[in-house]
Amino acid sequence: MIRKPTHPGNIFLEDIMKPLGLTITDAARMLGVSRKTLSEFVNEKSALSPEMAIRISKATNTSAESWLNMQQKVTLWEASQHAPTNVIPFPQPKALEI
Amino acid sequence: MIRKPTHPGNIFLEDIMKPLGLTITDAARMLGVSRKTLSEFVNEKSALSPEMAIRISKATNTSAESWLNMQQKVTLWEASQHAPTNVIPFPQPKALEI
DNA sequence: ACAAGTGTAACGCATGGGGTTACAATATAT
DNA sequence: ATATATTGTAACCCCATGCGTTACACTTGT
Repeated sequence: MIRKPTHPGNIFLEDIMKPLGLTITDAARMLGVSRKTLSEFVNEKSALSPEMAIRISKATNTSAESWLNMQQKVTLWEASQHAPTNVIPFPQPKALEI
Repeated sequence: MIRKPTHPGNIFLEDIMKPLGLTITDAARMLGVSRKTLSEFVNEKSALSPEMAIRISKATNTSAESWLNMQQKVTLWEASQHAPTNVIPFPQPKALEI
C-alpha cells in the first residue's frame, strides 16, 4: 500500500453530513457525543473508536463493520510506516493457511 | 451475532504455535515482544494491537489484515454488548429530483 | 452588529498496551 | 527425586489515546 487510506471521518463528513446538511454541532448532539469528539474525528485528528462506529451505524443505518474496516486500513497503514524490524520468522514446515 | 467471535490469540496458539512446537517464551523472543505480552495475548487477556499484528504477519508470512479482522470482530462484539442508546437517527437523504 | 458554527488548547479521567522484576505452580528431563 | 524449563500473573512503571468540559478566538451569514 503506497498512499494512506481514506480516513473514515472524511467519508462521514463528505458522504453523510454534508449531503444531509448537518452541522458538526447538530450531528454530535444526535450521535450523543461531544462536539469536540466529532470535530476531531471528521478532521482526522482521532481514530474511529468501536463505540463511535456503533453510534454512526445506529444514526445512519449502516454497518459498524464497514466503518471500522476503513479505520483499520488507516491504522494498519500508519503502523506499517514504523514496522518492527526485530522479528525472527517462524520455521515453516509447510504453507500456513489464513 | 450471538456468541463472541474467536479471539485471534487462541487461533495463533492453536494453529501456529502448537503445530510448530513453539513455546511462549521462544515465540515471544522471535516476535520481539516480552513473554508477558505474548502470554496475555494467547490467553485472550489483551487485544491484538496493530503492531503485534504486523509482528505476527512478518513471523508467519500471513496478512496482518486477517489477524486484525479477527480482533475487530471480537472488539465490535464486546462493544455491542453495551451499545449506546442515546443515538438519534439522522434524517434520510432526500430523493433525487429529476 | 449579532448569532451560529467551528477548531482547538488546557485541563481531568479512564482504559489499555507494553516493559521489567519476581514469585509460585506446573511441567519435563535427567 | 532433583534440577531445569515453562508458565501465569501480580505489582509496578511509562505512555498513548478516546472522551468530557470549559473557554477562547476565529469565520460566516443574516
